[in-house]
Amino acid sequence: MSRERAIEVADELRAVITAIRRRMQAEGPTDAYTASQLNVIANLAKHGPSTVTLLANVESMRPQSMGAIIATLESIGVVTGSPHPTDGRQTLWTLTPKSADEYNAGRDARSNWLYSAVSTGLSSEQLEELDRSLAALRRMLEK
Amino acid sequence: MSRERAIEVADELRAVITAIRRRMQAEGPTDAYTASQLNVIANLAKHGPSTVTLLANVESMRPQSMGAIIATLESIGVVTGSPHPTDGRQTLWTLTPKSADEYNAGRDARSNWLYSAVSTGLSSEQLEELDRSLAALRRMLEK
DNA sequence: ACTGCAAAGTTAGCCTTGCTAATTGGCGTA
DNA sequence: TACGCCAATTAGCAAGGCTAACTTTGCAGT
Repeated sequence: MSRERAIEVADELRAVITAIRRRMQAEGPTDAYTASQLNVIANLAKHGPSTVTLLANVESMRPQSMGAIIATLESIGVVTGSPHPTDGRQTLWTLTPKSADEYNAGRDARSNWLYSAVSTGLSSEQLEELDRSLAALRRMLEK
Repeated sequence: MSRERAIEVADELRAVITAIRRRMQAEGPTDAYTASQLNVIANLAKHGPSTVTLLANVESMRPQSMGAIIATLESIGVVTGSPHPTDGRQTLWTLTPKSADEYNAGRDARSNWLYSAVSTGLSSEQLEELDRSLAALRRMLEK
């Protein structure tokens, strides 16, 4: 395969990523949650109760940074923490019932820019193709 | 098409984007240029001399922010500015010959994390599929 | 020619996000 | 029981991009 081609696509990937990121940031204030908050919510919904440190590892982020995100989510009633049954150092965080319901119902979808852009801007075929590319990128990240 | 499916893919898109972004940031110091700087360099290489305001528009960014990026690139000798021949308000920025050569030779590819990840982590088919998805995302951004 | 407004760019100050360093308190093993 | 490890928190910092306000230049209407 052509190295030139890889450079071209990487250029475009970088440009699109930065553009989407800035757009998410710009639309942020009107959205219910920030990107990082949504990542945490999705993680808790998919994998159940987690500690701050575990969430930080999943997101390739420092525990201190994740701690700040969790603190914000707690203050607005999205997550609650309970002490680990046997290990007093740990706190296990879960979505509140209300937030879990909202997530499962996809209720925040309408208030989040990326969700509505994806659902109204991409065809069914484009959606599946994007999903395959994302899977490839994820594997790329793991190396 | 399923709205649920769109939500799933958007979730994954957001997660992958934030992961790549953090990774680029983390690898940044060892890279030659930041993501924003590379975006500007690619733009100048593809579309020729531009003003700060034009570059800012292309990148969906404020002129003040782009001004700072250009100032940095000028200080390290990557771009040079010259007055617009007829409009005294504008300054036209171009890549220095050395930088243009480097860009065309893809010489910075080896020193940039994203380039090397893409070229070694994706197959030729995955590369083309990704390129199609990026085109779809770009159209999505323009709405 | 003169007045007045638009457009390019700059300076100053702020906010957000994630980082490192250092501390506290619980855990577990020699 | 003492010592080192691990979860979490607090404090301070840097990068990136934002708004607000100002200067200079160009242009259009009278």
